[in-house]
Amino acid sequence: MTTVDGAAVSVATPMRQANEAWEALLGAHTTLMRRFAAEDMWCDISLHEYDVLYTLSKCPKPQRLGELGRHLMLSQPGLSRLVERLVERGLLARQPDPADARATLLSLTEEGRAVQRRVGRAHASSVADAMSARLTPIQMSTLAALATLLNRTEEELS
Amino acid sequence: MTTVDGAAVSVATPMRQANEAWEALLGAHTTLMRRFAAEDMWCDISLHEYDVLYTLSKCPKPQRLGELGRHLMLSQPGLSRLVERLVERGLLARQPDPADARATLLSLTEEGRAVQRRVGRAHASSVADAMSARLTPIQMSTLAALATLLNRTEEELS
DNA sequence: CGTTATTAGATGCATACGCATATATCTGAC
DNA sequence: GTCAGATATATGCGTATGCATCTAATAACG
Repeated sequence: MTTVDGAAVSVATPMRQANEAWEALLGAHTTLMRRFAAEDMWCDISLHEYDVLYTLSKCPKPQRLGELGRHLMLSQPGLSRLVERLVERGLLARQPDPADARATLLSLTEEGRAVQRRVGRAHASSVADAMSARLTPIQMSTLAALATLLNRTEEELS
Repeated sequence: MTTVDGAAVSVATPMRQANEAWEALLGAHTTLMRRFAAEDMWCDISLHEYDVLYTLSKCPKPQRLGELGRHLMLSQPGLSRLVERLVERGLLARQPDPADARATLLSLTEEGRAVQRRVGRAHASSVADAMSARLTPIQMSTLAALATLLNRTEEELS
């Protein structure tokens, strides 16, 4: 709200628009995430753990911990321990990075890949159900395009 | 990928589109959330705590714990203890619900409201910066509309 | 080279979280 | 009314997480 000639008027300022868009996005994220988390497809895997398996499944090469972390809402120590648990469970393998002795490269084991595929199939189908019930195909591709724009880092802003 | 006359072709199936849109949305959420979380405006309040203060600040009436929880990515016991901490810190007040002795109604104290306003102002400005750098006003309103559609619960699906 | 600054990842420790369950209250059927 | 089931919130307990810090290795600079 602001005033024009002393009368209060509602104006869609850029600031207001930006915050409404962000809040709507947050709401959609929460609603759908809660729905997905409530399903019974995560056989002994937490959402964070699945995120790691999924991210690795899309990487052609073994990845560093730090690289993985860029895609997750998790602190570096948190990820370090989560990876440790997954290694102990036989879903992830560590190998030393020949190019940098500080780093360790992470990759899926066969079992890890199998778990990711099994859970991933069920999850993808659930995602498709939820999205199709709410958006048309055109709306989905528009949303994907806008979210991809939002996903740019500072440097990528042309 | 599927095959037509024996040749592999890429087809944008509804399932594929839905998952790409969801993944893009997740990515945007993570990227921006990490950016916001890294800022120095959260004087001793966690993101979850701010979520509670913000949600209550928008409610004209005191709210139940369960109602609050619907907007947060937090389990019911988690929220129960988070609220307890905020009450101890003097940011939230509990009052018995006259209509149901099981429930307690939650509202912001003056200090809670002040903290929310102070943090909220800085955060809103940061959100506006991040969004404006990535989307035009038209794109923002399109995104807001699509995210609002996604935010519908099962029953609200016309 | 040697010294300092930086980076990748791990660990100590306090705390926050989720799951299962307990407690208190309400609702409905008989 | 009373008793079974549902609902709102709280608690016990084990685990996961974040912050600060540590270690090891690389990079930068003289």
